[in-house]
Amino acid sequence: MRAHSDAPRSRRERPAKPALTRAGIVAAAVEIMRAEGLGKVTMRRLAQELDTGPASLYVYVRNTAELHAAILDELLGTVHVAAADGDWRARLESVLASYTAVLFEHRGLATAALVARPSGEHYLNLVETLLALLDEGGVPSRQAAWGIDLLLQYATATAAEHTTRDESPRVRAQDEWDALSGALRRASDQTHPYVAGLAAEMLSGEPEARLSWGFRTLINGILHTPVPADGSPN
Amino acid sequence: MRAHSDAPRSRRERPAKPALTRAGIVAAAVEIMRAEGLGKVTMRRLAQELDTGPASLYVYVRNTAELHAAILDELLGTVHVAAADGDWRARLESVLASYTAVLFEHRGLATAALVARPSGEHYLNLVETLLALLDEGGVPSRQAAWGIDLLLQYATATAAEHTTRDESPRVRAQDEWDALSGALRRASDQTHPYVAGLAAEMLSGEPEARLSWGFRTLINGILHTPVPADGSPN
DNA sequence: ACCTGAACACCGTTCAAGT
DNA sequence: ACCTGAACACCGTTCAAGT
Repeated sequence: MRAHSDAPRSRRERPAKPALTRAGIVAAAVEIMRAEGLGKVTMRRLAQELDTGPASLYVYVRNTAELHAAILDELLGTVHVAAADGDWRARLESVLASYTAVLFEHRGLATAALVARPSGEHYLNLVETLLALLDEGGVPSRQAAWGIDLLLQYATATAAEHTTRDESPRVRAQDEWDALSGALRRASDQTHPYVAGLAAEMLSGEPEARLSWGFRTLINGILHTPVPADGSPN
Repeated sequence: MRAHSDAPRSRRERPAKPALTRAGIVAAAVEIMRAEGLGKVTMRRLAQELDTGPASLYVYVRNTAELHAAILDELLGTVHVAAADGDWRARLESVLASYTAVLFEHRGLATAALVARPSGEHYLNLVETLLALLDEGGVPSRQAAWGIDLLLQYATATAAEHTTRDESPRVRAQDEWDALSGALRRASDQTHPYVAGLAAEMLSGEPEARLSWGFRTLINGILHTPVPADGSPN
């Protein structure tokens, strides 16, 4: 409850329509996303929230893709970049897990992140942290430079995988998993001996265990795989 | 030009409207996708192509997501699963490259593939091949079972990354790359020393070289990272 | 059972016209 | 320069009614 304000009394008490700014637009977009999911963050809905028409937004935002990228940049600010303690591997895993958690929380944004990669300050901080940790672990710098992409892409794709299109809740995710698990289990050991033999293994493991194994696998791979000599910048 | 046909003359010469079937619907969807991109494969457009109303499609297809998954199953049939020669690593890479190429060719389908994972016969064949190759390389079976996901997800995500939303051509992809590369190059070596120092390395390498390095990195990681003991099936 | 017209409830984006 | 009403050209999905 606002006590009083210096705003001219000639205005009505309800908050005056604020001037449009890029920051204000992105902030409103984040708010809608938190409240109702990314699927509701449309130009029209956003314009309505800002008490204007959709056309007005195009002064500040090139298109919907750019809007989604801006939302993501904003969210990356909440990634826990200063991981607690433990050796470099543990801290690296922890930062990556935090990044993954942010994307999991806002399902749908991960899919956007794969296509429209962020490039803001928060993203830079994240990359800086990851490079520092890899250096601490003695990972050769060129492998670290290429490896960053692999690690972030894995986290992003994993979050995206668990995103059932926009909202449609548990149902479809379950459907698809059943379809896959059914197909694997039904595989004939005549035509698909490996699949038949390993179906249970392929479907085993808690998501957290698999995510963690994935990170460790990538880190080991990065550690053991030299980047080819060439590498001309492009 | 058809010479003559056994069709009753009472019908007009133009092909009689064929009965709707799931297979026919999927086939028409694939055709539209090949000709105009996945973005044009909409229920309404598809119905128009089949000379009916969109509501009719819902008798055979639950929703748009299921339609996209069906298209993908179809396409997976063109993956070169029987790789030429070379050691198991080379053949493994070649199968994965073929899978990636299919998704690259039909940009946008990769994004769909991350969310709606395929589970058809073609997918099973691909998984069988990959498991056989990993076994040939002496990869412990549990690591292979979990590793498959990593390899296919990497290929899928990489294709998805290069997919600029639907169609909007080179322009935006270039935009985003410039944004990222600009941000990396502009990074201050005071606040982001690692990023500043490694910007060139991070942006280096041809896409093919990076894809190949990614596959090798994953394979090495899978080879070196044991799956935790537990692994209860769920 | 299968099919469909019509409607409901939306979209992104552009552009000429206003201030 | 910034903002906007209105339009253009679409969407997915449902449902009552027909055959």
